[in-house]
Amino acid sequence: MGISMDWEAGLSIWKQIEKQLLADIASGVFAPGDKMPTEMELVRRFGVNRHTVRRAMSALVDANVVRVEQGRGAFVQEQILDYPLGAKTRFSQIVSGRHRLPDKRLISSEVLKASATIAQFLDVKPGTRVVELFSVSEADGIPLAVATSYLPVARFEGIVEIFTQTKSLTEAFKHFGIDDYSRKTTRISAQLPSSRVASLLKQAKNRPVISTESVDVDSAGVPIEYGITAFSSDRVQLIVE
Amino acid sequence: MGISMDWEAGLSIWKQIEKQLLADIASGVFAPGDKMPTEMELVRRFGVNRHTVRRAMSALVDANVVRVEQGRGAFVQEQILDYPLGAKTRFSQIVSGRHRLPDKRLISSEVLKASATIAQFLDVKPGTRVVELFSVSEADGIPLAVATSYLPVARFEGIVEIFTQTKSLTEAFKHFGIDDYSRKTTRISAQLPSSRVASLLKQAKNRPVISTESVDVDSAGVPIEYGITAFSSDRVQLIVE
DNA sequence: GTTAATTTGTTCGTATGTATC
DNA sequence: TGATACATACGAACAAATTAA
Repeated sequence: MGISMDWEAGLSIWKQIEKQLLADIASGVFAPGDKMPTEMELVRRFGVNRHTVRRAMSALVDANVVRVEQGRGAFVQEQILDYPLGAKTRFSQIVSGRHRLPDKRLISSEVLKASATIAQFLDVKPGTRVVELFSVSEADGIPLAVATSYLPVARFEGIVEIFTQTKSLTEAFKHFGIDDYSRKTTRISAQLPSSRVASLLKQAKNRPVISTESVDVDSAGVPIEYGITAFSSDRVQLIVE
Repeated sequence: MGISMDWEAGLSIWKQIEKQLLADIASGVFAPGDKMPTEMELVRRFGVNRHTVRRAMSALVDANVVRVEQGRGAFVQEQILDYPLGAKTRFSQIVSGRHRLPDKRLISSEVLKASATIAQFLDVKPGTRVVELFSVSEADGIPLAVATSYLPVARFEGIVEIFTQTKSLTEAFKHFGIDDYSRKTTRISAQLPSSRVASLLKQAKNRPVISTESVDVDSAGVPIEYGITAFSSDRVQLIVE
């Protein structure tokens, strides 16, 4: 077994293996997010020592082509989306600007009374009725983020239906006469996802998410949305200019 | 055992326990970062059912006073430092502005040849000699971040000694005639720390870090530093305005 | 919840070829 | 030619993390 390679002269074995694996990834044999063969499987396939395989994999990790997780395996690194954090950045614009198909699916919605935190960010009295929107944002069907948004019901009566149709908060806001709004502040932290979030993001529970807390305001500076978003750290990178 | 509480009338038991634990934390019996007693220990101490203890702990988690990690225990939440990401934000200013004592310790330094990535960000030719500074940033002796910085040797000959003395890159830059510099871009992601980074941050390996990649430029727009920083996600939150 | 199996990470040691001084 | 350093390649054992039974 494993006598399939013609060892070229002048190129070290591990570089030839790296080249072959890179070709497999480029040709789609291993797709983004897929699990690569285990080290032992590659050892058998190429008929070399485990160290030699590891050397090749290490090069692929450095090149950011694969990602290795101890005890789980190696995975083809997903294409990372650069997500600029600006006052006017819109999810759909960013994704379609990268020639990928954006989608935002509403998972659940609920009307509840604002907690102290929510009330503070929305600048309303605690107990005020707010609508909670729980949604998943995807690009080409791959989940990038899950978001929990809170909006004051008084101002946005019926927004759930409009959001479900338009699949965009930006579009939904237009129905309420808000043609322009902007991001006020964004707080960024890192967390391990809950089971629910990990499942919705289709990612392992022990892969971290980038968690943001943000407030959007209308042109008059009045808060219209407070949201908590969990971005898959394997698929999204936030950019601050 | 566990008959030490006088159960006040009119206040539910879990609220009394919450109050007591809060007092313990406020008085320093449990310091920030400390491990709280296990649920079973608290059950014995208060002589109540485990659910009652969990109800109290749950309230403390909601109040962001403690943080529970499955399989590890509950920990007193560290005070989270808001770290604004701006063009001119300086670590020492931010920390001292919060009335905490900043410190930046150099762990190691090395002169090496720029990889393709480093060369690209510093806008130099690959192979150019750069100095790598590996440091830990602390506030009141608590590590907040570990940073790896790359600077072109040609322009900053002898910066290691100056940095060791001043414990600040901002100060060190002044010795090279750079009184003003600014952050060009910051890329933000989340990762699990390496063993080394986790150890330097004095945090568990399975707690994520906020990882940033940034380039600083002088007033003429020439890159002077490329850095990768890992912030403890339990102690730091990045803010974008 | 515990145990066992799987998989990657680390560290020894050995040997070989190549480039440099 | 010899000495030395360095990268490559193989082997074995154990540690650490994850997954599955």
